[in-house]
Amino acid sequence: MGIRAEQKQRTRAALIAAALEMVADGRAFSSLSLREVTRAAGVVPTAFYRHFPTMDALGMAIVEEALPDLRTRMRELRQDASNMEELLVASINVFFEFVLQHAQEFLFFGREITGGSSVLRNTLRLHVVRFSYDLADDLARIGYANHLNDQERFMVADLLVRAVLTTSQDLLAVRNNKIALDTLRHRTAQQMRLVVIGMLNWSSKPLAAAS
Amino acid sequence: MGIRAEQKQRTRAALIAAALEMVADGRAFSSLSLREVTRAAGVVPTAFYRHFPTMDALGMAIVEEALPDLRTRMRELRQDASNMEELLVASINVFFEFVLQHAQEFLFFGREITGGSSVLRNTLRLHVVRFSYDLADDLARIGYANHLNDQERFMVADLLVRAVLTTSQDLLAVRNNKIALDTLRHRTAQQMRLVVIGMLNWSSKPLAAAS
DNA sequence: TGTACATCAGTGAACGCGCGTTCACTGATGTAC
DNA sequence: TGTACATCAGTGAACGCGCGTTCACTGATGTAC
Repeated sequence: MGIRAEQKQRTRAALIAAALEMVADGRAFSSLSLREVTRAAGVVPTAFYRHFPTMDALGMAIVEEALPDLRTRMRELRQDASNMEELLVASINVFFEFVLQHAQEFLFFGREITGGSSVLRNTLRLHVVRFSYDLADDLARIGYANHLNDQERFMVADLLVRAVLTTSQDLLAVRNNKIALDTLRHRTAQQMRLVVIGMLNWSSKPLAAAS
Repeated sequence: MGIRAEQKQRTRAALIAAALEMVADGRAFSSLSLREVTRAAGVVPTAFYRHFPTMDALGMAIVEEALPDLRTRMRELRQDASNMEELLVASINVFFEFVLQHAQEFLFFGREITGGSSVLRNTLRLHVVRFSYDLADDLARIGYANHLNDQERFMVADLLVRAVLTTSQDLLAVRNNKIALDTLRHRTAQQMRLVVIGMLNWSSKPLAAAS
């Protein structure tokens, strides 16, 4: 890459970093102004247009740079897992580690999945559904969910993914408090285990029969 | 209430309705301007200050007018339930009905629980924790969770509350599509049932032993 | 290697606009007698 | 019931400010020969 292209990449990264910092600081992404972002990145407002046509496009860039990476990692770790306990513990560890290493990005995702821009919102929702489909596939592959049909496996995966994703926001809220962080990690592990126990004992009959 | 007080209430309600409508329309609450809201409510910008000191105060008013009501309803319906299946089905029905009847408010809550205003965010989170504590209490009272300790019952309640609350956002996204709505209702019921099966079969031992 | 021209990331002035907030005000409603 | 004064929800002008976007520009980097 030439000198000019390298410098352009640096400015682009500075714009993204500036926006992420403000969002991590508690600001809504949709309330950030193009001028604020360029000011924090150290360039004039008009330089923004050399990189992104709109603020939404900048937001999309953040999504596309982090989530496909997480998806790959989760899939890979599950390739190696051969039993449920192992899969569960490894998943939580890898996910929590990734979230803590990409704290700003996840604060951004957590906000924007319900946020003001419909483009961002829909893209993020699509990524979440992908995680659920991946997990449903792996549940089928590992073979502890053979008594469930496809719809039921997706239902389980959807519950696990949503529970863990919403936890990521609490995780970030307490990330500087070791004790609170361990409490949360423990509770999340219990919840995953609870869902898996539910899955292993799953029957589509009403509960009255089961209890 | 005198004529003047009645008129004041009407204007206040118009301000709240205007803000809710914009948020339901996809806008981030923190990007709404005071002038927009007053314009939509049919009063001059300065009239706003007769009702709320800031936009955040208006947001808090929305929270305090809807959530305590839902909390009461959920507690009451659980007073009558005597078994798990009944409790579970009634809870989902009452909750879904409440969400559909307060669609704008729930779109607002879903956004702002991760939104830009820390006051609103923290208030909403506190309300959610209250729901979880209520449910943990009722799980203990109904008596199907006697083999769990207090922490474990809260863990179960927290999972149920979060799963249902995140579902409310999908519910609102598909609320005009009868088929999608029924699919979602069915899946949510399955997920609640799965968690309850997990609870009935709960053991704090690692999964390897159980499977 | 050196020269002459092309590219293009970032600049800086300028624009019209909507913003939150202040202030003194109006006139219908409320209240004291 | 009637009158005289007090209250206060809503008005409208005014302010200084930051916004997104346009435009013509500069000058370092890239490229063709």
